[in-house]
Amino acid sequence: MSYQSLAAYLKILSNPSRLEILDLLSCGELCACDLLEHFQFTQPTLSHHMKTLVENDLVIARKVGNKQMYQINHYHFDSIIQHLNNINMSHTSCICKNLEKVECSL
Amino acid sequence: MSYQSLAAYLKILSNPSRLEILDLLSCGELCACDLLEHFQFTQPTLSHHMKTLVENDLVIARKVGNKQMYQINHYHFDSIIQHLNNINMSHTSCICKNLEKVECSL
DNA sequence: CATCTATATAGATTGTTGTCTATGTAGAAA
DNA sequence: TTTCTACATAGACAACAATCTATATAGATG
Repeated sequence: MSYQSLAAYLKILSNPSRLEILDLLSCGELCACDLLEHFQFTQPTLSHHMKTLVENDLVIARKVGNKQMYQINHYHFDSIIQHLNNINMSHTSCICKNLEKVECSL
Repeated sequence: MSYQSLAAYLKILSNPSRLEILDLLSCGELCACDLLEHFQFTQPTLSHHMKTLVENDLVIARKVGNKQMYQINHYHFDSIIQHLNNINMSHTSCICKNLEKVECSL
C-alpha cells in the first residue's frame, strides 16, 4: 500500500464521529436510525459520514426494507492497522535502508 | 483516549509525506537535511511537518550543533495503533453495549 | 566580526472537510 | 393512492491544512 492510499484511509479514520460510528458497529450490524440517535449532528451529516465510510470499504452496507443496515469491515480495518505497524517498525524492506545520509550519523 | 484525541493523532498520520518521514525515521535517528533530500517539497514545508510531528509526540527532537536530529517515538505510535485496534474489536467496555436499538435487530 | 549552513517563522494562497438547510426519493403503511 | 418513515443529494459556508516565497535566527567556520 502506498503512503498516499494509507494516508487517505487514515484521513477517513481521523474524525471523532466516524471513529465513534465504527466503535458502535464493532459489535454488530446497526441501521442508520440507531446510529443517528447517538449523535448530536443532523441526519444528512450522518448520511455523509456513512457514504465516506462505505466508499472507502471501512463499512459494508445492505438495504432491508426502507432501512439501511451497516456493518464494520473488520478485515479492511485490520489491514490498515497492519500497514501502520509496518511504518512504525524497522523492517528489511524499509525505505530507510537506501537512504543516502550526508554525514549526519552523529 | 477520547475519540477526539485519537482522531487528532490520526489526522497527523493521515498525510503521505508525514507517513514517509516516519518510515524513514523508523530505523533510526536522522537530521532534517537528510530527510529533506528525499522529498520534492521545500525546506519550510519539511520544517512545518516536523513541528507538527514533534508537537504531537510522534517524533522526538534534539539539537546537535546547528543540526536538528529527529527520532520516531515508537512508544506513542504503538499506543495509537492499540487504540485503533480497540475500536475495530468488539470488547466488554465497548460503547455499543449500552446502545438502545429501536427495533432494528433484523 | 563576517559569512555560511541548517533550520524556523510569517504571511499568503489554494484546496479540502464537516456541518448545515432545503429538498428529493424509495419503500411501507393506511 | 396518499402519506409517512428512512435515507440520500445539492448547495452553501466556515474552518482548517499543505504548500509556497520571503525572511529571520542560531550555530559553525574562516
